[in-house]
Amino acid sequence: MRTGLVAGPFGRGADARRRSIDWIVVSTGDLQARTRFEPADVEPRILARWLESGLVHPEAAGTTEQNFSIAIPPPNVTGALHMGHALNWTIQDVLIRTNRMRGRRAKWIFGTDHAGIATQRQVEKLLVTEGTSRVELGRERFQERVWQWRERYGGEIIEQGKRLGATPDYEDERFTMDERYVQAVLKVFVELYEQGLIYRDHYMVNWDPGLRSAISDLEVQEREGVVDTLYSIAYPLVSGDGELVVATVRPETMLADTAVAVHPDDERYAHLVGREVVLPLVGRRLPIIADEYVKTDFGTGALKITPGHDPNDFEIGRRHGLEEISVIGEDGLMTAAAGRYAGLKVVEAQERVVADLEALGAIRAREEYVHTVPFSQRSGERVEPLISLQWFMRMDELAGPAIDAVRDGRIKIHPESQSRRYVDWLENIRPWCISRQLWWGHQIPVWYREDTRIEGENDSGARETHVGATPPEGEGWEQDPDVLDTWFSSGLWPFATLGWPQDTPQLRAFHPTDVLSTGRDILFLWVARMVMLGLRFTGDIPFEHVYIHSIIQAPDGRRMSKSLGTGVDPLALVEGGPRPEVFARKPGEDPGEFPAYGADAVRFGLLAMSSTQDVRFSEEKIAQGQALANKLYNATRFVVTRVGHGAGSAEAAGPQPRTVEDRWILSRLQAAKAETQARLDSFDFAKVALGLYDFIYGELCDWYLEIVKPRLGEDADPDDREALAATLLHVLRETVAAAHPVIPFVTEELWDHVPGTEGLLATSALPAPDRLLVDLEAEAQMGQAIEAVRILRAWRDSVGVRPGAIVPATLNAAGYETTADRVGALARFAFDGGGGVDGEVASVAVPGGTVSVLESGDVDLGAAERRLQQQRETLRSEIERAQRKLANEGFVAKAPAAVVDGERAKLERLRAELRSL
RNA sequence: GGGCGGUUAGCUCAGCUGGUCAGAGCGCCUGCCUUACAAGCAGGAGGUCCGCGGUUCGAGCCCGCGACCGCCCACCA
Repeated sequence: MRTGLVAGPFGRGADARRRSIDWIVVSTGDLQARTRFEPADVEPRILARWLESGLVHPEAAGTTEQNFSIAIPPPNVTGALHMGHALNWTIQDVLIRTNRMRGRRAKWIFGTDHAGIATQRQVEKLLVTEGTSRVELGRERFQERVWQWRERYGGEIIEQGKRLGATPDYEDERFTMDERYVQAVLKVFVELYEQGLIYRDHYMVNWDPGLRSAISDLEVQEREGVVDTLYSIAYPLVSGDGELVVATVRPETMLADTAVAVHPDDERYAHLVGREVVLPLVGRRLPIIADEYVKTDFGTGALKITPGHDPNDFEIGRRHGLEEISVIGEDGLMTAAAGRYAGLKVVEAQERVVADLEALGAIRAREEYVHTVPFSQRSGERVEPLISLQWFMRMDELAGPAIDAVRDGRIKIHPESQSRRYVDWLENIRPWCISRQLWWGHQIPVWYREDTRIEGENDSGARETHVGATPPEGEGWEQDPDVLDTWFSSGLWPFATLGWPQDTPQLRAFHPTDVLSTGRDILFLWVARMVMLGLRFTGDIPFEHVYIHSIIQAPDGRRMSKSLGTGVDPLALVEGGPRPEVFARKPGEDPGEFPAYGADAVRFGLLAMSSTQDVRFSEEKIAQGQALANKLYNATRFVVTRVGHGAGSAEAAGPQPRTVEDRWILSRLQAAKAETQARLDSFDFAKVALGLYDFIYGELCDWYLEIVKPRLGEDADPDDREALAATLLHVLRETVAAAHPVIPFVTEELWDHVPGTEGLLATSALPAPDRLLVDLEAEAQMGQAIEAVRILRAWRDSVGVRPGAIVPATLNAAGYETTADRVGALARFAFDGGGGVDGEVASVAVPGGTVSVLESGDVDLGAAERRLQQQRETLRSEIERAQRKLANEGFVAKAPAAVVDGERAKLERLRAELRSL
């Protein structure tokens, strides 16, 4: 056993310092002992080595062009790792590892978000269990508790991320409430205020009664199919000669009505415009106004106007200079303006109002009404639109440059289709309500001399106000109690994390970042805002590529969600754990447990699942990743145990191709490396993963290693063995290295066992494709040989040849000069003597000719004959099809010459094949 | 009410600018403990590419209509 490697899960890792023959012998012994890759034994040890090596923390030097950087979407401090993180962190880690191995300083900007609302709610819940509350503690002590809470529970997601092998810069962790970060946030606020983009106003906002805070438009979720009662209510004319019937699902808001509106072209009501109605229950006289907004074909065509509690009515009210009355308060209770309903909850008020109207005989109809209703994404409560004094940010001026950056290609969004969504949203952008009535967050850097929050007032400018990062001189200043929307600070993430507004080496080395990888759901909430603020304040784009990854749904197509029971903890896949019901392999069966697939498997699986659209979770893809890790492990075992001993010179030597299969695998290796790189650069992660699988599983293991086995036998030519060892080790090293970004743990582990490697794989160079090793000739020859082996194997199977039997035959086909003996060995045919068909009992078509099977007791001649007939049948029908195609004048005349020629050549080939049978 | 995406093998998904593109993994069936791996190896079955029209010499691929699923945006009480 190697010392230093067995010190327990997080023991000190060994590295390349000792590389003796002794060591190799011992280590191959290690490999021999285990026939399976055991991630649980390996991963913690490998992880510890990475973290100790400091590879996560690149030096802040060089230029952005030389370096590579990604800013992680900062997880909430309250967060636990879910599948979305697992996928996104894997994607980012693959990019970071790849570029690190390309020799670039790879900075993965890391940290967490203070997540105002989420965190505040979490801690408030905790306080409840302690029998206290936020209000009881008061602002300052509450904030202390949140900081404590963060210290204690905040880092969980980080540890979970490590289990996946993610290598963000753990040594340079940021938090959106770090002192320096806060300074950046305040600077941005103050400057935007001074530039007139941030202002304070009484305006209609989305009020979340659960949170008791305003929320932004983006935090509102329209819920469809809500069933309400639509009441038709009669408002009598003041003159007493008639009435207007209006419809509403919110009868309680009528208390705040200040007008009734009809469409200006509505002849039914033209004579009433300018007259007045009496508001039932209240007695207020309401003008009848005309406004284009009113639909003539909905209800009665008369609309009650409640500027205080309906966004549309608010707009209409402002157009017509109507009074704005608030009958619902921020506490969710009816206000004094609601008269005798004051103090009631909204639902209670509704019941009472309806009952009172009923008593008056004012209700003309009530019907069930299904419509969409806004709910708060944050608290899940129904949004209460009301007028409130809030801080807003004008976005139009910021949006233009952000649109341009995408339109002119400085920022590229992948998949491209998402850029339209981005542009559409920005083109229709509205002011952003940035103040939140919370205690946890960046407190708004505005000071007042006296309370400006007087209901109904809209003249805060008259009061003494100071806007600045620090409080003004003098007595009696009080800071605005509100905090900023979390996304305000997140919007500065790519540069505030690097020390902006100071001109730091970090900023110079890593900003703009290269890639931003995230989910579609925060394209507006976060990505667009980073672009706007980044352009405004750094004068540069914050990132060059935006990669929008798939959302992984539960196997049944629903959203993965804890509350639905459709979620799954990625670590349960890595380490084993209970398998939720919806993940059962077969519906209805006991779901049992996930095996411990290991981090590599989970990474591979998630990448293999990912796509340009949403995908369903597939445990099979994870299992495929596990199979790959195990395969690579065993392939390494094979190579190292066969050639590791006394490999001597081979260890250091480059590839020494001696045979066609050597040239073939080297050529295929170049293709595999090149394709992997190209796919990474085009964000095609599924193909990166599956392409590596195909190369390792198929070409390397199924074919190459099987073909070369005889050359490693006891009686093999020592010279050739030596050369083969060099080639094998070379291919193995490069394969392991190329696969590292995707499956880092197993490859790092194997790197240590492969002779000729040094140091950590994670910091080694990514092998680049070598044109000199591309050999199309060898690829053609081997391609034909592989095809022939497949055909011969299938033939054996269909004619009942014993699996072990060697079939005597002659090979009458062209193109096998270099591969005949390989074909024979793999297909278990003995191609004795030369060509000819003497003694043929059956014939099998292979590319370039036929194989004549000679007499032996192993072949079921009847079956062979049937097989032959079947083959002829197939050939005849294919020939017929080709003939038909070529007989079609249109095809010959209009199709490209190459296609027609191809068809002719195909016909010739098929005919020759048929003749030979 | 607008807009976008999807529908391909039993399951999850690939199929680039229309011409060996009907594929992969898993599952299923058959046969193999072949000295790296039985979490393995070899072979096999299995598809009206959602439907109907159209364009084209040729259509999963392009166009139109329809059906179903999903997502985004939206100020009709």
